Amino acid sequence: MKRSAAATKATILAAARERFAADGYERATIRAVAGDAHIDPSMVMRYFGSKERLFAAAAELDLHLPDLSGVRHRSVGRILAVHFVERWETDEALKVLLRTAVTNEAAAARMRTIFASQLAHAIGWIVSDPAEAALRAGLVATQVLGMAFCRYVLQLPPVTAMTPAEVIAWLAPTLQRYVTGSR
Amino acid sequence: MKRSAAATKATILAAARERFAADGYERATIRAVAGDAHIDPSMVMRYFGSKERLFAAAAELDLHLPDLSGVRHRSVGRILAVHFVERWETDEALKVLLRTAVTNEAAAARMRTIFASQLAHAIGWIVSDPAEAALRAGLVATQVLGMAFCRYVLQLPPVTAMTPAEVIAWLAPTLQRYVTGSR
DNA sequence: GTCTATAATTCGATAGAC
DNA sequence: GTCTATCGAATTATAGAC
Repeated sequence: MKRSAAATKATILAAARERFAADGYERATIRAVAGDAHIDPSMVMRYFGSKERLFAAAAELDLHLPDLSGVRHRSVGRILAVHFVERWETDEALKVLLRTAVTNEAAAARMRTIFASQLAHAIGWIVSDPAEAALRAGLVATQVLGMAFCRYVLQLPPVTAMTPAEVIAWLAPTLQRYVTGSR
Repeated sequence: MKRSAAATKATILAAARERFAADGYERATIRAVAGDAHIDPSMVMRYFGSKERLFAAAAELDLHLPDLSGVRHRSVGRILAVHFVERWETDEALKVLLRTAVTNEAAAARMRTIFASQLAHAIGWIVSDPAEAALRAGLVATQVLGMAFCRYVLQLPPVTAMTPAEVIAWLAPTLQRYVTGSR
């Protein structure tokens, strides 16, 4: 059966995202990805060239952070909490990066860039000093990534049992303090 | 050159801890561990039987949480922050588990047990209801593990630049609220 | 576009000499 | 206790027929 190149590529990419998110870089084999996509392993190589480039394509990511200019400073914590919980629940690429950043340097580098630039830039609307904004962004990252780690990777029972609304309620004050609290 | 069995075993174990902590379970090969320890790969097998059992030995862990009975409730956040920062800086096994829990189910299971039982038990002195204590322990885990992840694994520049004292100062209020704050 | 076959590595594990 | 040699399995990657 013949299919279009674009459709095949998209199918492979979707399967790769799930595999990388579920198993991490090392355990996610090209054979497994191909199996999930009901496609021959050699097709993966044909379209992406190497496992490394397949991963790069699967881990493409933009945080799509909301515009924080103009929002009330005291609302920032909740806005960020709502945004991140929503992102984590829907975006597979975020989980891919979280899993793979542990063993794959390219993934770690990308995650550093994302949180250092995108998040610090967004917070820059609230905190004017760049160095200070970078620090605040780093603190936000520790809580946001820690929640994601415990909820999606480690799957700690008390944490997975929480509803998205509960997660937001607990996280919002923490993020608020990290962005606007005194040091 | 001949050495004692105990010394050889200890040398291998030290090398294994570093390798597992640096590379995670899959990428840390027995050959690499042996190389670090300046020892033949077959010796690793001789002493530990398999890679899985070598890992189990390297990831042995006890949080050694302080006794929280009798402490002032409002001091709990700082006590926990001080304790964890100290642990992270010295205990290699913690980093081993953090790195490997992502791809190795045995490591993830052990980490779940540690945080669910040891941490929830310690918090039980502050929060009487067991289910409530488990939830609070889970929240503490999200922040503590998130900080460790950003500082030691991801190595986010603004986070690694913080001194231990600064980390404690930022974490203490968060942990305090997670343990004793209203929901 | 799809598949078969296979090359080239790498790794965990075993056997056995010394 | 230490090492050499090697097996067997799994994986990435390539060559090429159809």
